[in-house]
Amino acid sequence: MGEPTGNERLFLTDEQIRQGIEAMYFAYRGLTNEPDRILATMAYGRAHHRAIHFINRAPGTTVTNLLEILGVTKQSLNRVLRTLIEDGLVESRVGKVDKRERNLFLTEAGTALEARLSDAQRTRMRATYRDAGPEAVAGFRKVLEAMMDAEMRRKYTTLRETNS
Amino acid sequence: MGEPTGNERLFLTDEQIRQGIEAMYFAYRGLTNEPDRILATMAYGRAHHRAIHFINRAPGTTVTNLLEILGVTKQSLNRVLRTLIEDGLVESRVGKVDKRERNLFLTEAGTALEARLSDAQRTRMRATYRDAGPEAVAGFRKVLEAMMDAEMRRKYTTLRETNS
DNA sequence: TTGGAATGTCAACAAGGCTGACATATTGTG
DNA sequence: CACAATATGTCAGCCTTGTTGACATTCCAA
Repeated sequence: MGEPTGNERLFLTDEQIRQGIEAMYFAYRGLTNEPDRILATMAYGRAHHRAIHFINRAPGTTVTNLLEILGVTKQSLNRVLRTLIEDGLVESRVGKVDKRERNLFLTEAGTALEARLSDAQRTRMRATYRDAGPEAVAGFRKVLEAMMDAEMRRKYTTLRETNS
Repeated sequence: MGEPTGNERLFLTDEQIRQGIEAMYFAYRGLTNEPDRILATMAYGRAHHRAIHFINRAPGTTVTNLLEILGVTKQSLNRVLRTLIEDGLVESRVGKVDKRERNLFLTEAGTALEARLSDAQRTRMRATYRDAGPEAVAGFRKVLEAMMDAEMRRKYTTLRETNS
C-alpha cells in the first residue's frame, strides 16, 4: 500500500475507536466535576446548571425553546425552573405578544451563580486549550461538530449565531 | 504584537471557550443517544451500559476496581450488578487468590448486548472520524486527554494499556 | 364563538445517585 | 489464636431528575 496518506491513516482499529469513546466519557466527567461540586453545596444539580446556562445564553427565551435545547419533558424542566424562580435566580415574565409564553431571564443572583459555575468550567477549558495547543483545538472542535447529529448541530449553531 | 504565532493564537474569547463547552455537551449527547434508545427497550439505563462496558474492557475485574473507575458508591453499583447477574448478563466468580473478591465477567448474552451497544457507538464514532479527518482526530484526542483531571487520566491510560 | 392547538402547572412514579448502618467472609498481623 | 482490616453485599431512606397523565389557561382559525 506504500506510505500512508491522509485517507489511509483513517483506518482505525476498534480499539482506537473505543479509546475515543472512553476519552469522551472521562473528559466529560472532568468538565462537569467542579460545577457539580459547587451545585451540590446548594441543593442544586446538573439540571439546574443546564437551565441557568442556556437562559444566560439566550435571555428572554421561552420554556418551549429551552425544552427543545435540553431535550427533556416540560414537566421535568418545570420542576427545575420552579425552584430557580422561588430562589430568586430566574425571573419568568408573561410573554408580551403571546401571554401563554413565559420569557425567562436570570436575576442578578442568577447571573452571579452562572458566572461562578461558568468560571470554573472556563478556567479548566482554557488550561486544556493551552496545554493542547491551537491546532489540536481546531481538530477537537471539528470532531465534536461531526459527532453531533443533525438536531444537536442545529441547536448548537443557533446558539452560536445568537451569541456572535 | 505583530503577526500571531502559535501561542498568541491561543488567546480565546470567553465566547469561544463557551462554545467548546457547549460542543462537548451536544456531542456527548449525540454519542449516548443510540445506546440509550436500545437500553430503554429493555429496562436498562446508562448505568448498566457503563458497567457492561468496563467489565468487557477488563474481564475479571473486581467490584472495587469497577467502583474506582465509575466513581459511584458500592450500593449504587451493586443495584446495577445485581440485576445484570440475575438477568444472566454478568457472571460473578469468587476470587481464586483472595476469596473475598468477586471477579466479574460478561456471559455470552452480556457480550452480545455489549457488542450491540458498542457497535452503535463505534459506527457513529467511525463516521465522525471519517468526516473530520485524521489531523482533526489527533487534535481531538489531545484535547480530551488534557481535559481529564489526573485521576481520570490515570483510569483512562490504565485501561488503554491493558487493552494494548 | 367555539373547538383544537399551544403553553405551562401539578401529581405521582421510577431510575439511579447518595449516606448510614450492619452482616458476612476472608485475610493478614500481633 | 485473637483480632483488626478488607472486600463485598444488603437494607432503609433520602434527593435529583427523568417519565406519564391530567388539567388550566391562552390563542387562533374555522
